[in-house]
Amino acid sequence: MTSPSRSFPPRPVSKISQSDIAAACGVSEMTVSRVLRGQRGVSGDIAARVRNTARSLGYVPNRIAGALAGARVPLVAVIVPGMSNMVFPEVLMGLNAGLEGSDLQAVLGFGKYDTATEAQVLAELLAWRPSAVVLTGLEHDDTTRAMLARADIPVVEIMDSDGTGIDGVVGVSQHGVGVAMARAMIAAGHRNAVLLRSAQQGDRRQDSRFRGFEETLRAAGVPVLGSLSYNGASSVPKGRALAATALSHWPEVDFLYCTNDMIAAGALFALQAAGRKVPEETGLAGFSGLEFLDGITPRIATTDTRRFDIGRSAARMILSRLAGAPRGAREEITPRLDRGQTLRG
Amino acid sequence: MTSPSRSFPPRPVSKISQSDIAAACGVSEMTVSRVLRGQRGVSGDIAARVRNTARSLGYVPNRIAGALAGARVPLVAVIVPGMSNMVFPEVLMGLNAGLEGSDLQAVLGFGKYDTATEAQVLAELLAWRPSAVVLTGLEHDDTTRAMLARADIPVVEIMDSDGTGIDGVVGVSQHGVGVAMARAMIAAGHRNAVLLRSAQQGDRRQDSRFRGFEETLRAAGVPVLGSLSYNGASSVPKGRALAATALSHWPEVDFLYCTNDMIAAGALFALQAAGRKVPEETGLAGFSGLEFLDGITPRIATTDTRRFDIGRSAARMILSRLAGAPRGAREEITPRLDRGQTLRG
DNA sequence: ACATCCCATGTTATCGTTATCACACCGGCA
DNA sequence: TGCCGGTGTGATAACGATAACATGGGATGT
Repeated sequence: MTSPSRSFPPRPVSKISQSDIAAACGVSEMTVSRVLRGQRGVSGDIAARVRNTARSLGYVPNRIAGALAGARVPLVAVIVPGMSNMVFPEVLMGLNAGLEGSDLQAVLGFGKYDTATEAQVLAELLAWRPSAVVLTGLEHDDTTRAMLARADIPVVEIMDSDGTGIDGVVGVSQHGVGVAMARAMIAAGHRNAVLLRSAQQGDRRQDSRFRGFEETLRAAGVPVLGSLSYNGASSVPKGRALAATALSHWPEVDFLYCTNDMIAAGALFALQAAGRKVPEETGLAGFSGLEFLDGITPRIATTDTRRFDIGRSAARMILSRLAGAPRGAREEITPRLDRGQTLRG
Repeated sequence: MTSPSRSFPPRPVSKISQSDIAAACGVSEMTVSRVLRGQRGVSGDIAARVRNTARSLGYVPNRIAGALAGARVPLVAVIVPGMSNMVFPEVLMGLNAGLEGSDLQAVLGFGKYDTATEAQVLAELLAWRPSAVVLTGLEHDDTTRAMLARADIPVVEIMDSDGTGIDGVVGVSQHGVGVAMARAMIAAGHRNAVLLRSAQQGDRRQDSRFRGFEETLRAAGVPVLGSLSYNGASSVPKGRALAATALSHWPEVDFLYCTNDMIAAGALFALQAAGRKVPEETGLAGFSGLEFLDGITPRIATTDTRRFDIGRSAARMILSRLAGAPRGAREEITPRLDRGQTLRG
C-alpha cells in the first residue's frame, strides 16, 4: 500500500481472452464461459470446438476477472509462523493433500510468531477475497479477529486445541500431550524430571504442554527439579549443551523432557557422552515425531502430533464448511505417544 | 476447471468498498483510490480524511478489482517439487526474505517431481496473472515453455545451473559439486567409492552430481565400484540398510557418496554398527547440509548448497527484472564443501 | 393443431478498481 | 489583460469474466 516509486513495465498485453475464442468459434462469450467451466447445457459439438480452439490458442483463464464477476475465489489463505523446522512443511503437505480434488489453492503467508505481523499478513491475503482462512494457534490480535468477523468466511485454527476458537479448530491438546507424557514417565519409574525448553516468547503450545506435564507430576508428588531454556532456533548441539548443564546442575536427574526432538537428540548424545545409561539411569523424551529420529538408537520417546493429519483435517473442514456445514466444528487429533527406547521398562 | 458439483453459498456481501469511503468523505472514488495507493497530487487535508475513514470503516482493498483494472498483480508464482525434506522450505524462507520490503507475495504450487504436473500447476497459477514465476530445475514440459513465452513475465529457474535457462537462473552446478567431492575424496586418500542414490525418476540434479563425481574418479583412474538405489522418500533407516548392503556386496569399499545427508546419516550408523572405523577405514559424504546433522559425531562431510541464499537471490533477480534489468541473468551460488570428520586426513 | 416446456444459446448488467482525459482554479509573466 | 503551465479533483471507460434473464425453436402432450 505504500510503494513510493513503482516504475514497472506495463502489464503484458495481447492475451487471449474468452472473447477471442468466442469470435474464432462464432459463438457468444457466454457459451465459451459455460464450456470452459464444464457447465452442461451446451451441445457436444460446440463444446468440443470451443475446447479445441481454447487449447490451440493457448488460452489461460483469467481468474481475476472471474473472481470479480462473482465467482467464488478458489483460494485458501494460510498463515503459519514460519518454516524453520519440518513442522509446518508437513502441515502444508497435509493441507495440500486434503485440498486435492477440489479446485482450492493454498496461499501462504508467514506470521513470524507475532500476532501483529500475522494481522498484517492476513490483511494482505484477505485483499484477495479468499474462500477460507487457516491460522496457526488460538491466539490472535483484535485486528485479526475483527477482519475475520467482517470477512465472514470459514476460519480454521490449527495445531492447538486447548481453548476456544473463532470458528473451526483442528489440533492436539498440548496440555494433554504433557499429561500423557508425565504419566508414561511415572509408570516407567522415573522420578526426577528436568525440562529443556525454548525461551521463545509466547510459545503458547510449549507452555501448555509443559504445564500439563508439571501439574501431573506435582499431583503425583514428584515435582520437576527445574528447567533450562535456550534462545533462538532449536538444534542438536543446543540440546547437547543444555543437557550437559542439566546433568551438572541436578546430578540426581533421571528424566529429561525436551521441547522438541532436535533438542532431545542432542540431550541423548550428552547423556551418552556423560556415560549415563539410557534409559536405565536417565530417560528422556522429545516432542514432534520428526522423521529423522527414526535412525538414532536408542529410539527417542516422543509424541507424534500427526502434523500431516492436522493439515488434511483442516482442509476437509474447510471443504465441508464451504459445502454448507455449520460453523464451530472441532476436531481433536489424538497424538501418538511413542515410548521409543528411552523410557524404562 | 472441472468441478462437477459446485454448491457454494454466495460470496460474502456487504463489503466496504472505495465508493463507501468516497461517499463518507464527500470526494470521488478516484481521489480515494489515489490516496490509498499513496499517489501524490492529493491535498494533505483530504488524504488524511480518506485514510482515517478507511481505517474506521475497516476497509480491506480488493486486489482482484485492482488487478483487473490494470494494476500490477503483486504475486510471484513459485513451483517447487514438494516439501518432504528441508530443502524447499529453506528456499522459500530465502525467497520470502528477499521479497520482504517489496509488496510481492509468493504463491506456492507443488510440481511433484513431474513435468506434466508442473505444467498443470503452472497453468493454475498463471490464471492469476502473477508478475513473475519461479521454477525448480531446468527441465520442463513444452507446454510449460509455451505458456511462459506467452505470459512474457520474468522467469527464474532455481537450484540447478548446469544448462541454459528460459530466462534467469540461480543455482549451483550440481556437476561441479560432484567434481569437487571427488577431488576431496581422492585427496583424502580414498579409492573405492560406492554411490547410494535415490531411484527417483528424472532427478536431474542427482544425476549430474553423480556424473561429475564418476567422471572425475574415472579420469583419476579410480572408478566407482558401483551404486545402490532406493525407492521412495529418503530416511535414515533406508540409508542404514543401503549401506549395510553395500558393505557386504563390496567389502573393499572405503567411501560412500550418498545422495543426501539423511541417507549419509544412516550410512554412518551402518558403518559404526559394522565396526568400521570412520574415516580411517571407510569415509563417507552426503549432500545438502541439513542442519540436524550438526549434532552427530563424527560430523558428516557434505556440500551445503546454500538453499536460503538461492531463494534470496531468486527474489532479488525478480525484483531487478521488474525494475527493468535485462532478461537472462545468471547467478552461480558457490556451494560450500564441508569436509566434516568423515574424510581422512 | 395449439399450447407448453425444455434446451441451447444470446444479451445485458455488474463486480471494484485504475487509466485516461477533461476541467476548473491559481499564480506568474509578458 | 490574456496566455501559460501546473495542480488538485472529477467523469468516463475500460479490464475479462459470470449471473440473471431473455429468446427462439423443436419436442411433447392432448
